Amino acid sequence: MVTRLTNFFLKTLREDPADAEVVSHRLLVRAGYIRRQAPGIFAWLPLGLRVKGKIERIVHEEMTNAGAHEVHFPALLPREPYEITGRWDEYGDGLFRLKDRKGSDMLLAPTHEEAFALLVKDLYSSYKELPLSIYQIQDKYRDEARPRAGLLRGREFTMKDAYSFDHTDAGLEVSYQKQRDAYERIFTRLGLEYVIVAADAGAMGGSKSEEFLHPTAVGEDTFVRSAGGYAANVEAWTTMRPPALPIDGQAEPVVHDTPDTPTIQTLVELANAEHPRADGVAWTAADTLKNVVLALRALDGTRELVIVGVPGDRDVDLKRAEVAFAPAEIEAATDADFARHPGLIKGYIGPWSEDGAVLGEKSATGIRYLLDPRIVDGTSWITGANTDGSHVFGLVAGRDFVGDGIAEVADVRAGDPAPDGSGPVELARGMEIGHVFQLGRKYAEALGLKVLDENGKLVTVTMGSYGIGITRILAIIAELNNDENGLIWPETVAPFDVHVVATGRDAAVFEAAESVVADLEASGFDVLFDDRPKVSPGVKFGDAELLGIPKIVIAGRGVADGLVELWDRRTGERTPVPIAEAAARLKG
RNA sequence: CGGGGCGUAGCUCAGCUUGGUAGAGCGCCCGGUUUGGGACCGGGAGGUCGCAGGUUCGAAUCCUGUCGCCCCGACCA
Repeated sequence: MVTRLTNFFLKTLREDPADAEVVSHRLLVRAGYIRRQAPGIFAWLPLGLRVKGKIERIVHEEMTNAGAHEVHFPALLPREPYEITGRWDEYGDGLFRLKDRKGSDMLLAPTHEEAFALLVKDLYSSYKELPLSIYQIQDKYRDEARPRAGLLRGREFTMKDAYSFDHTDAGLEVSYQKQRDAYERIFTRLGLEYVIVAADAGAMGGSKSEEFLHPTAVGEDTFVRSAGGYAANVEAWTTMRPPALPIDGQAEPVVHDTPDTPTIQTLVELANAEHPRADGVAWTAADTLKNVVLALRALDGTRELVIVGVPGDRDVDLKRAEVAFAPAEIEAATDADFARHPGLIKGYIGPWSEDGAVLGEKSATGIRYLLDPRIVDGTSWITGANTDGSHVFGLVAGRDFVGDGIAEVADVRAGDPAPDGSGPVELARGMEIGHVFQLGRKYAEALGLKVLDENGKLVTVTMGSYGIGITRILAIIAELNNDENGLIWPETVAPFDVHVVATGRDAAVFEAAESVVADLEASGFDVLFDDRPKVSPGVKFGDAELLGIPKIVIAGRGVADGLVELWDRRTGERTPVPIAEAAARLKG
């Protein structure tokens, strides 16, 4: 195929668009691939569609390899299925909702678990028809609070979403693995570095989930990995729980006056100055127990206080707390909350007092009290004594206080031991490019998706769901492949195979270019031909660099000697070759 | 939702402090010259200065309100 620039819908911009900050956004707009319509919503121009199509083709091929069948659902769906699974409410403001003319509630789907489950329920009723994997490539809608960075976080975006259906857990495991393998092939073919990390299943529910993260400083996710191969999103991190220590023989707790110690730092300084440890080792923040008050807002709007105890050298990570308490939302405790609980003395909160337990569902305050996994029985702490200006030393877990449960909310640090024993972890940033979930029976149960098994018994189907952000991937590839002059696409996704530029006004140059174009077409190349007359060479070279097609052929002043130039966009190298050999040389 | 910045021609921006007939470059149209790094000459089209109210003889400019956009943070299967 040959596309001539004199007859193509393309307009490049001389200057950077004022509303684009990140490089992929800037270049995709400037080079005429996309146009903004509203925050986080973009129109696709011919060049952009071509690249998107190339990525989609790779995804289609690997989905077919994985045995998945393509379908296509509407983005516009009725409320009811989402009402049944609870997501109409759970999604909150993130869901685009609308009404039809009769006043019925509709939504623009943020993802399609419900629709796929209902389709299979409609058509299938026997285990013999399973396993089944079906997928679509389709636009998703999420009303992000703050869309940003062009295509990287949009409100409309293209996603490949696949769903697997099995009647046994072992079957789900196999279906999951097939998709996971397909993802590895897709990202490898696209030349995208990725790390597979254990993830939190979040609002999707389900038992197991892994994210494919592309490691990049601009990523929105923080993940950890150990040299021994452990990798996890910090939200899915589980803290290694040390063994309990003996309680017998530990000294009784002692209350000390500790005025003016509102922070852990000041507390540790005072403790070392006035109450040094018996063994002479200095107190550190890790010897203190910090009790943090959180307010949980449930979906139905009710508000509950909960207090989490974490070692004083750690902070509560709000993202981890959101996961730990999902679907409730975390809010800061207000002065009004403290006013309602006069037993809580800001800065001196602790689980224990001489009059009995202060924190916990069975305590004086009745406030739920959860402990960091490191606070095992037998560990000894310095913590608030629930009176202004005093702390208690030597408070032993399991003897002097207990929690109502465990809370995985403390921050994760570089150097923390991986939970699988594979050594200390390092922290890194990544951008989510794929996510695979073992949903289990949550959706099938809610929607009544059952089949008859070998014994003629109705069993609930178990599902998996698997997503890849097509448009986000396109943006990341653009982000990774550019220089100061424009885009540089990898050959696998470039909008055209070869960009032929005819410079000058000499008819012979255009004839030579035409002949190269014809040769390229005959060799099976998809060619973009800059045949614009009366456009200066500088403009054409500039546009060629901006568009980023990796192989460029220049027909210009060399034509008089029977030569054209092969220009490698990535290396900048230009090689003169005889006109008749150009196509063959590019064919390799 | 908090913090910051910005709304003037299709695009990128100046003008606003100190109120007095709306500007530049690029792009676009017509004619001509030019053609290996975003050429040049001449002529031309194009703007309710985001919107509303106020102050004033007079508002792009000052005041109030409002809407929108971008960035940082919070949030984000």
